[in-house]
Amino acid sequence: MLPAYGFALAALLLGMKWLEYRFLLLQHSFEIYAGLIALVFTALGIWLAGKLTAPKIRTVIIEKEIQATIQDDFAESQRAEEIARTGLSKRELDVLEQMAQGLSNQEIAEKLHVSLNTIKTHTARILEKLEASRRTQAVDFARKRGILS
Amino acid sequence: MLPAYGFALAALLLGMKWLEYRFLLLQHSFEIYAGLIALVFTALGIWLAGKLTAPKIRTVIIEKEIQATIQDDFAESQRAEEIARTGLSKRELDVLEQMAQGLSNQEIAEKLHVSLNTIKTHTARILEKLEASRRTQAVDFARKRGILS
DNA sequence: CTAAAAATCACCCGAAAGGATGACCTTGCA
DNA sequence: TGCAAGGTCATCCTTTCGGGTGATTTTTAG
Repeated sequence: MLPAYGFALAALLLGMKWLEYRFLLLQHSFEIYAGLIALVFTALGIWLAGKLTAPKIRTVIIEKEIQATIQDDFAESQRAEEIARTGLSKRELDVLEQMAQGLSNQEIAEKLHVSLNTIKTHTARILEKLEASRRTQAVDFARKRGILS
Repeated sequence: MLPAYGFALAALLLGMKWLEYRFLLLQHSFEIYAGLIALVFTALGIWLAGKLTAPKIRTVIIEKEIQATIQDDFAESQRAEEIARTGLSKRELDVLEQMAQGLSNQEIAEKLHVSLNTIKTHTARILEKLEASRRTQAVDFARKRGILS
């Protein structure tokens, strides 16, 4: 930009010299030329300013809420592993889920269309496999292991 | 700003008239004055540009991933309200928490240093207030209402 | 200070849950 | 083909829970 400025100045002087011989510079008053120069260089200054000034950088931080699906996916993959570790069968998992919903053995039996005794044996195995001695404890253990919700 | 520019021009002319009579304007070459004017008005242009042109703003957007704790805070504030809605007392909440951990009434009694009968009356009221008929159901309801973990 | 609410404990009874064991049937896999 | 695993059902017995009721002592709030 500094070369550009020097170039503009040189162009001014050359232009004036040219005008001097072509249009009889002295015929016009000095004020007119001064005004022209002022105008041109004001414009040059404005243009220079645009080139010189560094752009102001406004940093906008947008807080983007991300879904915590990583955790879910992790749990999702870990769930099968945990279930395998406990050795719970599909049916036992069904019963465990109903158990976690607060249903009684009788209600679970009706919901799954089997007898109460069947559910009792399932719950017995669930307690055994989860090493719990009460259904509330079994549900709690299952939750802590990520098997339930 | 336009008035300012006009004013600057007027000041220039006045200044030149003043110089003309004070320092024998014609003694100096026209080029020197032209250069001076160019310099001054370039500065003026730069200054004007700062005033006239809209500030250059480069907006940098940084997406910041934040934890979705809003839900948690919401639940945190809603918890007290939910507890108030159920009408559970502090002691009943204590018992409910132990219940959710899978402890038996006997174990809770020992942990809280009270008799088994006391815990039984507490659990009876908990079931009543949560409109549950089994402790597993009470725990489930409490969870779904955000009262527990 | 006093009434209401909370916390404590007790007893009884029936229902639900848990422990142990045995049996039968289907299914999948070696 | 045969057997292990899962699912089903049953019986007996013990423990735990839940419902109902009553009572005494703190604690709290008006």
